[in-house]
Formats: sequence, structure tokens, C-alpha cells
Amino acid sequence: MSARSQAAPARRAPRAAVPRRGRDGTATRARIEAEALALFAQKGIDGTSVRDIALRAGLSEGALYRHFPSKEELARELFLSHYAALARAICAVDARDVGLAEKLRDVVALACRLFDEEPALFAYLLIHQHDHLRHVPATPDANVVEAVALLLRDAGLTPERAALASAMALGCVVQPAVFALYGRLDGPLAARADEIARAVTGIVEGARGA
Amino acid sequence: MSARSQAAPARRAPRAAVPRRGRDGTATRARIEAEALALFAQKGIDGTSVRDIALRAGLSEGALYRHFPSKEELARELFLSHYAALARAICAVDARDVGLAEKLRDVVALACRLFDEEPALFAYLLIHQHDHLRHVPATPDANVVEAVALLLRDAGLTPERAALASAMALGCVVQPAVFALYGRLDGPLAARADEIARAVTGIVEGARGA
DNA sequence: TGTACATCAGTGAACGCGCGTTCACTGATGTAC
DNA sequence: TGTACATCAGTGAACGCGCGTTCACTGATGTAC
Repeated sequence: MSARSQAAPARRAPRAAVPRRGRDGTATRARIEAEALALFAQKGIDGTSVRDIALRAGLSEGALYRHFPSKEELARELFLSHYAALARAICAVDARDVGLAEKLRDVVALACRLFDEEPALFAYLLIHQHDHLRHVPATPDANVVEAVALLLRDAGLTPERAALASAMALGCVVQPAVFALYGRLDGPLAARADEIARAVTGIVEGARGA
Repeated sequence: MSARSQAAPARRAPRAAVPRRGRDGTATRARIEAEALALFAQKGIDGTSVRDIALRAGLSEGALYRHFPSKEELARELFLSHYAALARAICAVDARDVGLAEKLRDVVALACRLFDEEPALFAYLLIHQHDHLRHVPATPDANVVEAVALLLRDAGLTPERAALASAMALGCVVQPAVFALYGRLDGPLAARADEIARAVTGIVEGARGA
């Protein structure tokens, strides 16, 4: 009690990180996240109530608070974790030892695939970016924008040029995704990946050459 | 009273459309719109209460309902009217008898100027597009996306090619605006207009040539 | 192994706050005669 | 011009609904001895 720096006596032996059964709440937590994501993407965060989420996840409202401290935290955690995952995927492409054009093509393909495979997730990231962007760390492994900018700087662009070029490159992927979301573009976005990649490459080469 | 199709007897003579003073509510209405726009852009629609708007506009909550039927209608009307104004400005550029490159340059410059001069308005259009886009008519004089697509079709692109190209072109303007909003790009956006226009022209020429 | 206890996901009713909206009323302005 | 009436922007208190969150309690599961 008195000397907190001393080794704790008779501390419980650490258990192996084996998945617990029975009282394990990870499955419930995953269900909450999946249903919340779908609802947030479809009806907005403010348009979705905790009652909605709990109902769809098959538990009571009170139980939801065993897994997340608040609705706002749930929404933020959903955004930050998936946004970071995408950022890390972009960094992984950048880390490979290939040319700029191939990197750009891979990043565009990556984004298109994510859109096609998880439209609700992509829609959530897109539509609610402005609710969360202020809480995103400015590091390439947590922030898509930083990851893209880093890729362009690694390719030799000055920070100043990389800023605008990364904005336009991002726009060339994001805006077609918005169009697809609203039915202005048919079929999988991946079918457009080549043409998008060509535009992105043109922008980046232009910024590098100018 | 009985025959409504007959000419109404002793109908009041139509007054000249001279601006009324005294009981004229247009100034109040304009104040409500301006304050609502600023608040919606800054704190979101759901984050802004009718109390907030009324307070900043200097009137009671009840009075606000003399000018707008509901908060939702106010938000929608704000969006639709300004979105249509921008669309019409783009159509006006398209109507001029100049080459494609010059049209694209002018549209980009137009958008950059709007951003620089009315950042709150631009932010509102950007951030809350997904709340309202479903209520926007699919006509070029009310819908920015249709206006841009029409411009590209007028320049000879097939509808299919125009769809993707207009998405990417729009993205090349919208995303730098988002970056500027978040402080990732300094100075007026108009200073970047030339470089943005070059990227947009590249995309459109690429889609036309391919 | 049996027993007592600790843990924790879950329930469902309740709470109270803030919200959008309503409403009876006021008073200044405009209009008819 | 004077008088009676109509119009309408505005007030401010009130309403009730839906929301996020809390809380006392339950029961199944895991742990100590």
C-alpha cells in the first residue's frame, strides 16, 4: 500500500492471452461496431440513436455501455481505427521498392477495392470525416492524408508541392467514390482504377516536373 | 364566392414590387440566413440549435418561424439556393464561345474565388452535401455536378467518360478546398487556381483523347 | 472436488436535459372608406 | 384627414418528445482455498 514502486507481492500470475469464452465480450463488441457502422453510414451519427444500435446488435442499451463509454466514443473509435488501417496500408505500399507510378497504381487500386468490398465503411469514412478529422493524429500511420503526402515527398516532391498534389490526387479517388455512392457511376470502382491511376500519375508527374 | 373560375370582383389592385419598409421582413430573413450558415458550417446542423440561430440573429425563437417553416427547411433552402447559384455560374461559363481549356480555367477560378470570399458558405456546401444531395434536382441549373458533366459533354466527351472525368475534375477542386479548410494549404486558394486548372485540363483532355 | 466469493456482460426501467415547435398575445404599420 | 380594421413581425413562456446515460439488480462463469 505504502511503497507503490516496490514489486507488488503475490501479484496474480499473468494469464496467457488466450481467447476467453463465456464472459468474453469481444464478439458482442464486434457486433456493436458492425451495426453502428452500417447505421452511421446510412442515417448519420446524429440520426442514429443508441436504441437503434442496441436493437440491431441484439442487446439492451445499458449493455452497450459495458463496451463503449459513450456514443461519441464509439463513433470516434470506429473512425480512427479504420482510418488508421487505411493509412497503414498506404504506408506499406510506399515502403515497397518500386517506382512511383506503380505505387500510385497500387494505392488507387487499394482504395477502390476497399470501396467495393466495404461500401458502408468507406461511406462512413467519407461522409463523417469532418466530424473526426480534428482528432486524427498527424502521423502517416494514423492519417491517410499524411500517408499520401509522405509517399509524394518520398518520390521527390517538395513539401509545398506535395501538399497540393496530394489533395488533388486524393480528390481523384474520393470524388469518384462519392459519385458511385450516389449512383452516378455504375459497377465496381475497381473497374475504373486504371483510369483513375492514370489521372493521379499525371497530376503527380506534373507537380514533380514543374 | 360560388364560381371560383369567374374573375374575382373588386380584386385588390396589384401593388408595384417596391421594397416595403416597416413590416418588411427581408432584412431579418437575410440575417437569419447569414447566421444560420455560419453556425451550420462551424458546428454542424445537428450541433446548432434554433435557440443559437435566433440568439445570434437577434430575435426570439418564435419569430424565426415567421420566416422559415422549420429548421430542416432552413438548412435545405440554404443549401439548395447556393448550390444552384454555383451551378448556374458554371453554366454561364459553359455558354460562352471559348475553348475547353479556357472554360475549365474559368470554372476553377470561379470555385477558388467563391472559397476565398465566402469560406463559411463553401464549407457548408462541402461538409453538408450528403445531407441534401438527395433533394437536389438533376438539372444543370440547380446541380453543380450536372453542370460540370454538361460542360464536358458539350466539349465532346461521351456521357460515360464525362461521368468519371467530372468526378475527378470536381475532386481536384474540392479536395484542395478541404485541405485549405483544415490549414494544410496556406493562403488564398485562388493562388493555386492555375495549377489546379492544369490538372483538371489534363484529366479532361486525357478522357477525350483516350 | 466442493464451496464461497469475485467478476462482469447483460437487463430494463427510469431520469432529466435539451431540443424543435407551438401558441396566445402585442404593437407597429398599412389600407379602406 | 380621421377612424376602424387588417396584417404581420415579433415576444416569451410553455409543451412534450426523444435522446444519451445511469443504476440497481441478475445470473452465468471463473477463481481461491
